[in-house]
Amino acid sequence: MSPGEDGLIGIPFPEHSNELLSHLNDQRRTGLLCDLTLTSRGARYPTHRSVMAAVSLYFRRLFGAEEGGGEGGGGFSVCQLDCVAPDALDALLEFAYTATLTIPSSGMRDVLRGAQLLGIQCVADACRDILGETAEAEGETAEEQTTQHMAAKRMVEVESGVEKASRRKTDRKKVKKVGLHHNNSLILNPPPASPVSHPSPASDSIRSLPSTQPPSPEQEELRLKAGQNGDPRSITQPGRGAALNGGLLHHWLQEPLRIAHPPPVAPLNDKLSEDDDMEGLDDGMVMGSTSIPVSVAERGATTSAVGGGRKRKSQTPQQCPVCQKIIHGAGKLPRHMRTHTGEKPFQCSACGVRFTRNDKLKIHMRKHTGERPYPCPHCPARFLHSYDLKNHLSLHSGARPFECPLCHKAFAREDHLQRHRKGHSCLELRTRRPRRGPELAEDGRGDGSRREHSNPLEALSLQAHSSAFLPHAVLDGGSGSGAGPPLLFPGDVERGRSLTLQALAQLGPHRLAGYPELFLRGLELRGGREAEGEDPGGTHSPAAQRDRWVDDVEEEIGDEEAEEEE
DNA sequence: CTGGGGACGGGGCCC
DNA sequence: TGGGCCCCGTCCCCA
Repeated sequence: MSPGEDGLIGIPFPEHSNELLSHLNDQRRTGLLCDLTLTSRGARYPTHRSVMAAVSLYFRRLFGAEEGGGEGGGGFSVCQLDCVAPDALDALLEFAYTATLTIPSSGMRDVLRGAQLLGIQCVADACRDILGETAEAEGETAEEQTTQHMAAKRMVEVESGVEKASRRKTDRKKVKKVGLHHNNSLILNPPPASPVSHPSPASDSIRSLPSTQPPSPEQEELRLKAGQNGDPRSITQPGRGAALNGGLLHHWLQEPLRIAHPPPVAPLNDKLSEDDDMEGLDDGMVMGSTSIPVSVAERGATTSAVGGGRKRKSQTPQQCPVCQKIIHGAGKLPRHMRTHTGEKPFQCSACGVRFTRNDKLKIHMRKHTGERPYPCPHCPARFLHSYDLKNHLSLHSGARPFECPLCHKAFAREDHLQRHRKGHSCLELRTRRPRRGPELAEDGRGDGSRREHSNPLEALSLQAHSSAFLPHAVLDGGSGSGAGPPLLFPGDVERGRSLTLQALAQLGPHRLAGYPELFLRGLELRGGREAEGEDPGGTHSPAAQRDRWVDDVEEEIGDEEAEEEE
């Protein structure tokens, strides 16, 4: 390390990427951890969504919009790619996992088409270069070649910048040299600076981030122009069998919002249709999952681009090329990237502790300077952070706005409530009633007067917990009416609820332990960050959430108890 | 298990 | 667009 770099050590592991790829390829061959199956005309290719998203612009877009894509609940999906020939798809997959493209020269055209359709730019470039020498022999017109080449070249220049484009030029020359026919097959090593290359965790990669991001609105405009100036179908191969299916994929290249996905996914499709009316969906590409193929950032970007002449929006939201997360705020992406690279450029001169952010270092320095800028007005306590003071003030006020919906224990801090809920203590017995509504708390029936259960107390507990975990749609049949539900839940609406309650009761409390988060999310009782914007300090406040929940549960229990007394 | 302090990462606002 | 500053939510650790 150089003395001027503050002791920052960077230890390269040049073999890491190769080993990583090798292991992934092993996993693919054995089907291990494969969460995506590509099919082409009957052939099936198990693969990994993350790899495909990393290598293919198409899949990047297809999966990019999934909120928290990683937690997609093991969203196993099948992607039918009949528009890509099986051999070509196999070759492209091999390339994705080995960085080497091995194809018979006779299949070059199919691979080129596949690479174009799936947005694997470097492979398309390489194939085009090879075919460029034999294009006329293949029957492709010079005009088509020019159109493709120019469009691709512009995309390359926009995506990777002039520097990368020039690097690719030199690499293309290498490809031409390497691209010798061996036993009627070709082995291509694509240029390392291609958009497919994974970002290295070096700071340089941060500066070159745009190259790994989905196309910007300008790029979309270029694509649109490329389609408008010439025949949009010019990229396709007229007369070829795959042209029909490929047509919509090219459509995707030009108008990303129209990526085919299953029509029944109503809410998000509706959202899409607001932006861009959905046209006929492609039969050649069917996703088995409910993936929405346009990321948030892209949606904003594309709408501005597709709008045609509309001034493009600020590009403040940026997508992290590593975790695909959308980072809001100008200049925040480099800060976020340090969470991936582990880079901690800000070092405390007093104790040597390093931080990823300057503002954190400044706060840390207060420990050394003794500065505690947040004094408590009620006691001599002083704090390093404003939020520490805020927490502390709740002690003085005695406010415990965060109440457990199950055992009604109240906490001063939300994280303590969450910690409490993650434990199982509140799932044992419901011994407390809500703090609100003393008449209910003292109703004397909480001691287990359920006659129809062998273990009445447990049954009551389960009822309460089950009610707490049930979404509104099940609880009130979607009607939201306060009509007192009869004990045995007669009627169609109540039948589903009864069955659900029975099922939950059979699960037992311990089996329910993992569900509160899920169902409470369904109840929208948890005021997440996403709710803040819509409802600042309003009905999503902890107190409001608690009250709403209490209303729900009390209504449930009250109704049932009233029926019981009859 | 709970209370409290501290660290960390993200977003908003401003320059 | 980048960076500073601040606030917030969340997580971890310790008593």
